[in-house]
Amino acid sequence: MNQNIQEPIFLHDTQTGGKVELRTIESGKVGIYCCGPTVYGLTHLGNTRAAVVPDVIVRFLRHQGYEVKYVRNLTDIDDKIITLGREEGIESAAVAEKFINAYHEDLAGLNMVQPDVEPRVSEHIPHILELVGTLIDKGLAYEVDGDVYYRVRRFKTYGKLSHRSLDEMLEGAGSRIEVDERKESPLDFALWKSVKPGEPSWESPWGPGRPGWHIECSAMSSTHLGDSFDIHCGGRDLIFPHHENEIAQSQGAHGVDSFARFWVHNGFINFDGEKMSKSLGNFFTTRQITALYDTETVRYFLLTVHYRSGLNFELEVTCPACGGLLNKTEQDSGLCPSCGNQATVEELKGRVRFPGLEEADDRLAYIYSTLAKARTFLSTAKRPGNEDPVLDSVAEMVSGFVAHLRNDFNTGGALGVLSKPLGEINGLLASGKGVGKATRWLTIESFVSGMEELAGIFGCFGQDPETWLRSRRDGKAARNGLDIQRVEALLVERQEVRAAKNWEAADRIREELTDLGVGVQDGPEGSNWSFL
RNA sequence: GGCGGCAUAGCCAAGUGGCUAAGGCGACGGUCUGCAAAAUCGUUAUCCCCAGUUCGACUCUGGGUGCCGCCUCCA
Repeated sequence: MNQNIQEPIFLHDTQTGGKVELRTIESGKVGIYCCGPTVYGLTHLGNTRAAVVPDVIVRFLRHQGYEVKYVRNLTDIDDKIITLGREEGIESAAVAEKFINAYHEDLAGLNMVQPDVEPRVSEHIPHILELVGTLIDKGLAYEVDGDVYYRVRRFKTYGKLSHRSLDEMLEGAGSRIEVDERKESPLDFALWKSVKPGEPSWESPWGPGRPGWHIECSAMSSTHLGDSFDIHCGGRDLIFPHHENEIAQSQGAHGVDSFARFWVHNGFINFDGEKMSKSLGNFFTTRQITALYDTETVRYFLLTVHYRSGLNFELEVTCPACGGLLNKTEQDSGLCPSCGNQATVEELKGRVRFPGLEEADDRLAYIYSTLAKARTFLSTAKRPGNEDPVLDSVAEMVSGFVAHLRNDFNTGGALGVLSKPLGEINGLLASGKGVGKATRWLTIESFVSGMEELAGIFGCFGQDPETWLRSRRDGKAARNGLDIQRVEALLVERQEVRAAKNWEAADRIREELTDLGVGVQDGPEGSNWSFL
């Protein structure tokens, strides 16, 4: 880890719309606030991406020597939580608790760093009341019948983050939603909502009620990071109105120069070319995915693309009879156009594949198997006495990776840096031809230690390779209903006929294994198997 | 309608005012192998269209086209 911060880091800031150098309020320290989930359901892949992105940022900044305070909130008071509680006949606090636990469970598998603080709205009611009071005192908010609204027109820079003007917004306002006539302006938003029957409420100077959306983040960020802090993260869809309103609240209460200096917004996960979202209903929960793929694979997948880009999540369904790809209508009907097979819904479910995850899984397996072989090599081959230089691609691996992250946390570019060293290492492992003994050993060692360092930043590649590979294979076997004992027995049998150079029999057994979906790799030390 | 973003090979996806436009998947060819597989090596693009700025643009500016997002809850 670098003790001194030397190289500048650039990041894209939504407010200025361009790439800027990260200059923190206090040298060597970073305060990050990440908008966490509203806990009214299981987190989907998009929510998970919004957590993985700041996770890598935090890890990277720490690697670069920054002292980071990472705050990620939980919104546990919200209309949807209340509605859900009412539907299910349970306290809304219990609903929140249930989904907070689920959120933690889902993230735990994805190797996330713990936030330093994970504040909840319900714990910050006094701060919220104080903030609302300040805004009223300053003339930036007003009370109507127990509700408190923010007086948007009084906040001169409203719209700066989302790049829109009050007038533009006023034109559009009212066309899509009903306007509450009690508000001074249609754009004014609620800071405090008076209680309605059957809702949870807290006492306030304006009567019992609960906080509006937006205000909680202003309260929690100032409580834990101060009135001004460095980076504010969240999904692109929070830019307006959520983050715009946070700015209005916080700067309104604490002064124009306060609040976040840099705004980092991640792109969406797209499914079928459209944003994956709870309101559209076209989402996959994180646990649906982690039931099918290794959690580290999911994490890797989420980081294969730059965080500001959309990430396509694709689904493939093949015909159970002929293996042909089915399009959307064929997936619904189950009728295969090429072979005429009529598949049942259950059969089709077993034919669902996610190519992006599949690819990520294979890539990760390639990386881990390289690491496994490299470690075996280092533990069996003797360390040379002389110190020859290691191969360039490996020597430059960590710095190249880091350089990409310094450029707006470009994880996709960073991963590309690994390809060359991986190829060279596999080459060195296969043969020592053309390189000196010392170079060979030291290059492999340098690769292994480099990957360990990168694992700290990336949150992948850090497990024991053999363990990861084994659990991946076992997991797949279980999901595919593969009888491992049978596979092993066939391998033993094949080993015997191969020893007798009975190639015909060996090939026959291999075909049998192929039918089971198993591929065989023959090597000098016996045969290995993997999924095709 | 307003605002914002994107457009790079068969697919996914980095990137830069001028050096061979990363990388992955796929495909094809070689090495390795009993044959395969795995691994490895090689091949596989001139960057949506038009105009401009420039000695030079895929990269900057203007216009167009297409896609997406936000403007209502949303990561």
